Amino acid sequence: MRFRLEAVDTGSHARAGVITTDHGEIQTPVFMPVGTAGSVKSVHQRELVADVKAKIILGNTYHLNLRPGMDVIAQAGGLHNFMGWELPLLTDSGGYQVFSLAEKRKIKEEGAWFRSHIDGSSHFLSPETSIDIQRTIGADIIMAFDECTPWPCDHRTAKKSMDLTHRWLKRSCEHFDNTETRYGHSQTLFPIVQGSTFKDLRIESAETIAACEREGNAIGGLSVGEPAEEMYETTERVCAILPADKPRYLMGVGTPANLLECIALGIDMFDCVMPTRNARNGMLFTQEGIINIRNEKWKSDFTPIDPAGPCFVDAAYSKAYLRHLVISKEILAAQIATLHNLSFYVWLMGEARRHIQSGDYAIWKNVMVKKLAHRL
RNA sequence: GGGGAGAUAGCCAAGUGGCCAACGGCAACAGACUGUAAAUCUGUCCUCUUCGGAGUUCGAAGGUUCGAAUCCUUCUCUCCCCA
Repeated sequence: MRFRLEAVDTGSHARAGVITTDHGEIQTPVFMPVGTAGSVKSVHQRELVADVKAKIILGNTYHLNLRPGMDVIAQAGGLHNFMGWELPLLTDSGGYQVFSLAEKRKIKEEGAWFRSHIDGSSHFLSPETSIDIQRTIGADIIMAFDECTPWPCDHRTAKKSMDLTHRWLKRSCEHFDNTETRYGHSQTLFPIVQGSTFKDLRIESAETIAACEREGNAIGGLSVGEPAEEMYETTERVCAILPADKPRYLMGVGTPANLLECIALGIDMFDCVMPTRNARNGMLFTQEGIINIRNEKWKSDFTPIDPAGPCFVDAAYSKAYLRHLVISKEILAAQIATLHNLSFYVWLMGEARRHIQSGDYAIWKNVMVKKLAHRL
């Protein structure tokens, strides 16, 4: 993987760059749709390329390991082949499931034991097994196995968790360096900064992660319930330490406004389930604000879903029609709403990039953020 | 014409003397969702409310009872079976 920094905004830390992988180039800032189980829910791979214009998507170690299992993925020749996706892939390590499936797992020094949410069977995820699985999945960018700390959390707990993540990181790096890619294309390992919202811990963690000297770095443990201001403060603090010549990936963030704010702080990569999950629940993100398409007020609104939207669905269908589909629980509702949201997110990143290159990102961002959070 | 069953909130439907403003479900309305256990979850859902309560309900009218959606009488309507 290579990263080339192309431009830095004049009024903020926003950057425009290009990540090059064996599966293609990714212009940054980039939003990466989440495809947990080998599928960006309700969207065809062909639509992701042609309509959403996604350049990279995510898969998940925990979920793919449970189903279909690594024997199937290996037989298929990796996830790219299995799902028919030829562009770059990134896999999360299962670290987020340490957080989201907290009741179903037990953390030990060597790793985490999970009770499968599907059938209750036991599964062990460690720095080493997570790397092995991600080698088998074959993602271009793979993540270190970490403990995503819940919020709020006291300093003592956050430090203990961070220290464990750091010890796991050392093992991840060693195991990654001692193993090989399975399908001929190169893979790269990103370490993850933790430390909750504590200044000293985040600084220590960012320094630890930077010292690993990997090709890119990630910030985890945010957007887990903390106020947006704390998320921004933490991100700003960590970005100041993470090397500027490598991509910075803020994991799990966020709303369109979150993205623009964090780009201004120096973030290059994002992923979030929000555009996909919220689409399935009737929430649409647009340039003018947020629409809850289930609301009665759209019942007879025959104007386009998003007159200024970048995707064909935005002009092809009316709000009233989409509302009808959502209310009727038609599968097409999820397809249209998800296509809309993902296209909007990707488009927004493109606009951000354009404004970074022209040097007026900070000004544009301040105007956009106000509009984006508005409820229509 | 004869016999039988039934009428409960927008719909379906429990409840057969007090714990009933009335279980459930659906619909409706609103909210939540941030490295996906989520096409999910939560709340409201007779009227008014200072959210403590207050007032009117269970086809209609009368009655029994301290007390009735629940028991009795009559009426209205619906469905089924036999002619």
